[in-house]
Order: sequence, then C-alpha cells, then structure tokens
Amino acid sequence: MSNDQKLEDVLFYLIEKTNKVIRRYSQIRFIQAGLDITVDQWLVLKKIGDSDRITQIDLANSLYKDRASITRILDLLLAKKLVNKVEGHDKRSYELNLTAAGRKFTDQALTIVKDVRRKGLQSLDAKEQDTLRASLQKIIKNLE
Amino acid sequence: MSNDQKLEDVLFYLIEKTNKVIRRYSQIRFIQAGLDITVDQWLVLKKIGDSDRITQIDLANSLYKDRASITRILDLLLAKKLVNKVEGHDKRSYELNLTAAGRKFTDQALTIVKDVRRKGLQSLDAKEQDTLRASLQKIIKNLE
DNA sequence: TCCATATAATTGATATATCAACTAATTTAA
DNA sequence: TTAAATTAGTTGATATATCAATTATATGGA
Repeated sequence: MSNDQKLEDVLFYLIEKTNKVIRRYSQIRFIQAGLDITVDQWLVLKKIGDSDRITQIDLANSLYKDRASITRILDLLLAKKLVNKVEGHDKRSYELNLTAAGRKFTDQALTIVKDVRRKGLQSLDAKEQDTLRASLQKIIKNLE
Repeated sequence: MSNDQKLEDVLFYLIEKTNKVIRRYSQIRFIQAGLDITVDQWLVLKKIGDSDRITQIDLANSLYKDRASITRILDLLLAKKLVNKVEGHDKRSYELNLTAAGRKFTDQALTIVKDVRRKGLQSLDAKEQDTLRASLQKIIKNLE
C-alpha cells in the first residue's frame, strides 16, 4: 500500500472518468435510437458538416486525432455513404463533405446529442459551466 | 454548415480534449524518463500497488475498464515482470500484487506523475480544484 | 529547370475499448 | 444433492490511438 493519494481522489482521474461516462451514455443513446455510429464517427461527421470542404489534416487537427485515425474513421463513414471524398485542388489531399444521407443522419444524431448535453449539464448553471470551461482550459494551457 | 454550436464550444468536447492533453503529456514524460509503460498500464499498476490482493474484476470496476482490457493490460505487465498473479481463494479468480521490480518501478513513475499533476494544476488554487471536482461529479451523476 | 525538402494521405504494428461467446468454478434453488 | 444460474477470467472481432515507414505530390532554392 502506498502513502500517496488514491487514484479515485486524483482530479485527472476524475476527468478521465467523466469523459468515459459521457461517451458510454452517448453511445447507448445512439444505439437506442437505432443510429449505427460510434462516438468518434459522430465527431468526424459533425466536424465535416460544420466545415466547408475540410481536408483530413484539418479534421485531424481540430478533433485532436491522428491522421491515421481519421483515415480509418473516414473509411467507415464512406462505406456507410455518409461522406464524400473529393480530390482537392492540391492532388495530395481530399475535400470532405456530407452526402444527402450524411446530412439527414447528422440531423437525427444531433437531436440525441443535444439531449445528452442537456441531461449531463442539467444541474450546472451557466456560471458553473463557464467556470468549468475556464478550469479545463487552464489545464490544457499548462500541459499543451 | 449547421446552425448548431461548434464542436469546439461544447463542454463535453473540452473535457475530451483535456483528457487527451493530460494523457499525451504524461506519456511523453514517461518516455523521456526512460519508463517503458503506457498510461493505462500505469493506472493498473498504481491501483494494484494501492490495493491488497485485488482481483481483476475489482481492478476493472475501480478503473472503469472492461474485464477484457484488464486481462490484456495485465498480460503486458506480467511480461514485464512488474506484477504477480496468484490463484485466489475462489479458484475462478486471481489476486494481483506488485513484484519487487513493480514496486520500484511504481516509485519512479510516481515521481513523474506527481510532477505532471503539479504542472497541470499549477494555475488552479485549492478552491478552483474543488469546484472543478464538484462539477465533474455532477456530470457523472447526471449520466451514470 | 531540377533536386532536396516538405506535405497529405495510407498502411502496418501494437495497445486499448467494447461486445459477444466461451470455459471453469461457484452458488442457488428445487 | 444436483441442475440451473451466476461469476471470474479469457479470447476473438472490430474500432480507435499512436508511431513509423511509405507513396504521391508540391514547393523552394541552386
């Protein structure tokens, strides 16, 4: 037995746990709604929908994912015909956008996602949410 | 383009990003210190060190990991001879504990980990840390 | 112009997460 | 007491994360 702080009391461990709880709950809600998508696929889909002809590099940077992960997640979204991959002006790159099915799917998923956000934050008022946001940004700044 | 909140402004997305930044920074520090271990292996090692003859089920529950993940992480820690796996009173289960090398390794890693915690939280006073903890626990309660 | 360097994306290897199926051991209940 | 149900752990399949190596294309400088 160590004389150190127990893992359960460590703030960084609580952040990890919170993230897992959010992801698990979101995934369950997607499944219950009959939406065949993972949380990571959702994030990629949403970012493409929010962007204008985004490239894989920009997707990776804004989602804090590796380029390799983006390639593989896109393979699955392409197979589901939710995303289009168009050769870019620069022939090394591609420009991504949603298909009609992708836009429809995104709308459906967004209903679920907004409900998860509402439920997860229901006991935190606006001030508390702002404080939380500020604290997390400080941690990121300290370690990035 | 959607009329919805951008991903970057979503609190849950910020929690995910914070978690990633903490993990990446920790992993880099382990590597720089010559410690051949992943963050997940560290969490398992630390929990075993903090516990008395813990079983895999209890490890999984307290770390919010799947039993299957615990099996595979333990395989690697066993190969590194940092952990012992002893048949439990109940013959279906095993009791885990650290080897002498495991204890030594844990002490070294703990130095790094404490420094990461200090650095990451350096601009947050005790009150702000308590508020952050409370907010995260509310989110967990709302979704668990 | 041509070569060296840089960049976008892919692929392979290993680690982890999740789910389902499975084995072995234990407990419960008829 | 024995059959059914439960529990601990493992294994296989698929998704994702990370790192390194590779391909194709682009760019900058001699």
